Order: sequence, then C-alpha cells, then structure tokens
Amino acid sequence: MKDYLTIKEFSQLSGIETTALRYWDDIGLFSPAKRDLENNYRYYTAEQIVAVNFIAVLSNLNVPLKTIAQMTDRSPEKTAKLIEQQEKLLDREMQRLRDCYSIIHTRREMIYEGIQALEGFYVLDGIRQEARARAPGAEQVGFNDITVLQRESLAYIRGLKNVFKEGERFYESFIKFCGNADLLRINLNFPIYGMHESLPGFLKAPGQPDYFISMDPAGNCEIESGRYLIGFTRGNYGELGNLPERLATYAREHSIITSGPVYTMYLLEETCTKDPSQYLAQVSVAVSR
Amino acid sequence: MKDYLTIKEFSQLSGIETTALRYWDDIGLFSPAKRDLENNYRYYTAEQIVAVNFIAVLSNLNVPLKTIAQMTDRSPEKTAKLIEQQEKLLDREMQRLRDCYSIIHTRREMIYEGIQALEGFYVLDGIRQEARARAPGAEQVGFNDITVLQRESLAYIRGLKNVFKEGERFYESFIKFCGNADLLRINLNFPIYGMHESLPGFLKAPGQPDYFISMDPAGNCEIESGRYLIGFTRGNYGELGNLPERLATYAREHSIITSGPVYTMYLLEETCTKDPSQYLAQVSVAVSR
DNA sequence: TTGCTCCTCACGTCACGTGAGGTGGC
DNA sequence: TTGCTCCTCACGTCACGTGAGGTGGC
Repeated sequence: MKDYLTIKEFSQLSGIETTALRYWDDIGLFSPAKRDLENNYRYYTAEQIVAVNFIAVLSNLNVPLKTIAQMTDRSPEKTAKLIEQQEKLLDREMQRLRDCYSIIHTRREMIYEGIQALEGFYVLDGIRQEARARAPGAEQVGFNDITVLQRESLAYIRGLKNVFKEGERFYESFIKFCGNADLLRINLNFPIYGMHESLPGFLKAPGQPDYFISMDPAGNCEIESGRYLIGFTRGNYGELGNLPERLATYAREHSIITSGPVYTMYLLEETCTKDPSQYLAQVSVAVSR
Repeated sequence: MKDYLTIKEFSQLSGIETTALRYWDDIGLFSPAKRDLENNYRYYTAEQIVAVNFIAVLSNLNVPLKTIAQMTDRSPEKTAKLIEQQEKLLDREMQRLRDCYSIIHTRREMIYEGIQALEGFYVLDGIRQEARARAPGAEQVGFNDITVLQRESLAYIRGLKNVFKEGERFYESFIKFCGNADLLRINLNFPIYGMHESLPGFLKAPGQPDYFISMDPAGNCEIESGRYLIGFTRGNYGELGNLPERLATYAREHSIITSGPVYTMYLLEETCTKDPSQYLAQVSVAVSR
C-alpha cells in the first residue's frame, strides 16, 4: 500500500488550486499518479509535488501550458534549454516592467507638481518648501503668480523640428511627431510636452512649439538644472491665455534675463480630468540673471 | 473642419491594435471622439493618443480594464493614487519575477551539474576544469568515480528534523516537510534535497535523511565552501545503490577524514526525465583532512 | 470597376472559476 | 444519517483574435 494524496491534500501541499489540477489533468499536462477505477477519484503521490511545483513556476511566468506540456518527452538538455529561454524572456520582461515603472512614476511626479501648483506653495530663496512646513521668510506662491524656482535637471528626447505652414493646424505637427516616434526611438508613453527654442519665439506663437519632447528619463537631451522663470495656466492644449504676457511683464519688471528654450508642460491633462479647460500647463524658461 | 484620424491611422500612431480599440469602445473604456452617423465609422483625434497611451501602459501592467474604466470620473488625485497603487504592485511583481528567476536559475545550474556528471569531466587539484579545455595533468572523472572536489558555498533553508518511526514510509516525512513549508517560510519551488547530520548516519540509512532542505539562495543555512568527497548514482528517490559503500571505501583507502553533514542532491529528477531509474543523485560530504 | 478600409456579429482562445447535480467514505 | 469530499458537465470570464458577410470612398 503506497501513500496516496487526495486532490485536496495535494492541493494544500503544493499550493495549487484543485480547479487548476483538474484542468491540467484534462488537457494532459499533469495527471495524478493513480485514478480510482470505481469512483474516478484522483490520487497523487508526494514526489509529484516536485514536478507540479516546477510546472507552477513556469505557469506563473506565463509560459503557455502547451509549451510546458511539450516537456512530456523531456530530457535534461531540453529542460535546461527551456529554462534558459525563460531566463532570457524574464530579463526582457523585467526590463519592460522597469520601463513601465519609469513611465507611470514620471507621470505621477508631473501630476503632483500640478496639484501643488493648484494648491499654492511656499518658496524660500528659489527653493520650493515642503507643503505644510512653512519656513520663516518663505514667500507664498499662488496659482496665478509668476515665480523663479530652482529646478533639478530632467532628461528628455525630442522629435524633429515642427514646421507650421500657413494655416496648418496644430495637430498635424503632433501627428507627424507621433508618426516619427518609432523611427526616432521616442516612447510616446511618457508625458509629451512642447518646447520653443527661445522666449521671443514662444511669445510670438505660444501654441506652436518648435519641438515636441517626450520626458523619457533615458532620453539624450536635458533640461539643465538651475533657476527657471515659471508660470501656470489652465486650458486646452496650446491655449495659454495671457500667460505669455504675464511672463514677459514679470521678467521686465524684475529685470530678469532669460535664456535657452521655453518648455510648456501639461502637468494635468486628459489622464487627470475629462474637461480640457481644466488642463494645467506650466511654462518655464531658464534665468540667466 | 477638424483633423480626424481613422481607426487604422490612430492604431498605427498609438501602436494599439484596431481590435483592441474596438473592444475598448464596446466596453465603454475608450471611445473615438466622433462617430460618423451614416456609416458608423470611428474617428479619433490626435490628442486622444495621450489618453489611449496611458490606458495602454496600465493595461500592459495587467490592470483590469474595469479598474481603468473607473477613471471616467477622474481627477488628479485619483489618477495619482491609481499610479501609486500600481507602483507598489509593480514593486511586488518585480520581486516575484526575481524570485522566479532565482528558482529556475538554481534549477538549471543543478541540471548542468547533472549533465556534466553524466558526461564525465576533468579535475585538476580538486578544481573541476571547463568541459573541453583539458589542462595538462588533469584527472578524468567518470560518472562512477568517487572524487574530491572544491565547492563554492551554497545557501539553503532546512525543515524540521525528520523522525522515521518503525516501518514509516519515506514519503510521510516528505509530506510533513511540505506541510510545514509555509509556516517555516520554505519555498518548495527550489530544488529540495536531503541532508544527513553525519556520514555514519548516512551509511546506516541512506534513504532516510535527517532533514529535507530547500536550495533557496536566500536561505539562512549554508553548505560551506571547501573540499567535498563526492559521488554519483542513478535511481529513484532514496535508492542510492552501492554508492554509500563506494564512498566509505574510497575514504578509507585514501585516508580521508570527513566531517559535517552529508548532502544528497537530486541533480536530475522528474523535471528532466520521466523514468525514475534515470534520476541522478550526487552525494557529498566535507573533507576535513 | 477595383482595391482598400470600415462596420457588425458570431464564434474561438486561454486558463481557469463557478455553480449544478450527483456520488462516495467515515 | 450527516457532513465532507470527490466527480463530471456546462457555462461564465477576460481581453481580445479571427473569419464571415456586407458597406463605403476614391
């Protein structure tokens, strides 16, 4: 009399659901060591735990059961090869997950910046203070205020330069950018922003950026760290209201000299709100003092 | 006249299959900006690419479409919270994949050792030589030879001590080990081996190890690095043939003093071959010289 | 007219999950 | 007898994929 385990016992020892065990039996992937001929009960042996656990690991890795089932005519070499393949796939999958993490994390940071801008925040010596820890001497900055802020460097990758022909619609450029993305190895899943090459160009046509940029932390371009003149506004893509004039006026009144590109970043957009009038844009340009 | 994209154009720009786009429309997750009332054509806008890409990223992360669909009444806070949740899930998922990697990698290394043992290998000064690069003076070791080999340290975790009562069957201990695994935080997906506390105990009852051990690289026990007396044999679990005597004889004839536990490792088992008589066990014990 | 795209509808797929209805062992 | 376990069978689920059959625009 050998020791046999019922399907429930075997399920508890191996951690695999009875429904899965029955299904694996049905498709011929993994069958009990014995079947009772009278009542059709499934009986497993203890040593089958090793085999079923290996199947479970592969199944957890999303290896199709058909692929696993091909191991019925198994050999050390075949099993090793299957594992080697899975190791490679796992490497890729982990890279994919890291990429996804990077995407959603970047997006979340943008959203947080947007929420902070809406709530207002405190600034001391160009440094944004932690939400509720107001330092003495810190200046309160509201949503409608223009301010100068220290910024960490941010990587990005940019598309081809936009060319706006007479009467050409805004989105044709964006569509071209998307169409070229694959070719230029631009990942469209990161936040996509606009960039003007200089402030005068921005003031002339705020809704027509010279480039679209993807905020890919692995990108080959960089928004340099330093002090930036920053303002916010709400509204649909390209509709910046009076923000351009407010920025220009602030710079003139505070004798601020700006340099380098102007970045238009939609911190809050479709992923955060259904109402385009509630989109939130942050426009920033480096201060050269 | 606004710029509209057909489903195919939109699919190509976003990288999302038309079938998925139609399905997402059907379930109310993501619909085109416009429908032609006459022919029911779907028309998308360029800015929808941002939203659909975000959905695609979440969907890639196996977020149920129902969960994503709850974002129809979205707000910055809700979206940020959803992302935060996903970041946590991603952390866990990546840890899970690392664990799986560790499991199959450990198993593959064992299989390679098993294959090498079958093929035979060369040993120079206790160090196993690379397969075909036979160093001068190296000694050939066949499958049936007992040998002394240098071994790197290996982590493992062990279960409770086995107690074999009179007439108790081998597998009852193994079943107890499996039953306690969850409690003792033992992962049964790693290779499970046997351990005797000492050589005399092994020689007395080779098929009744004092402990079962799981070769978890994160385990709290260690097979120390050093020289080990090593032999191989084929056969079902616990059936070690004349290997115990061969080991004892070799030790006596070569004046080898052994110390510490005896490890019985099934390098090739059910995952590699269907025939239990083809299982390959490696028995090893530290040499204290 | 031709070739291409678009549509809906129905059915298939994968790996189970969920009852429904009935049997078997202590 | 009672409660628990086991069985099969059928249908549901999730996120599409795959034709089938038919329409629409240049």
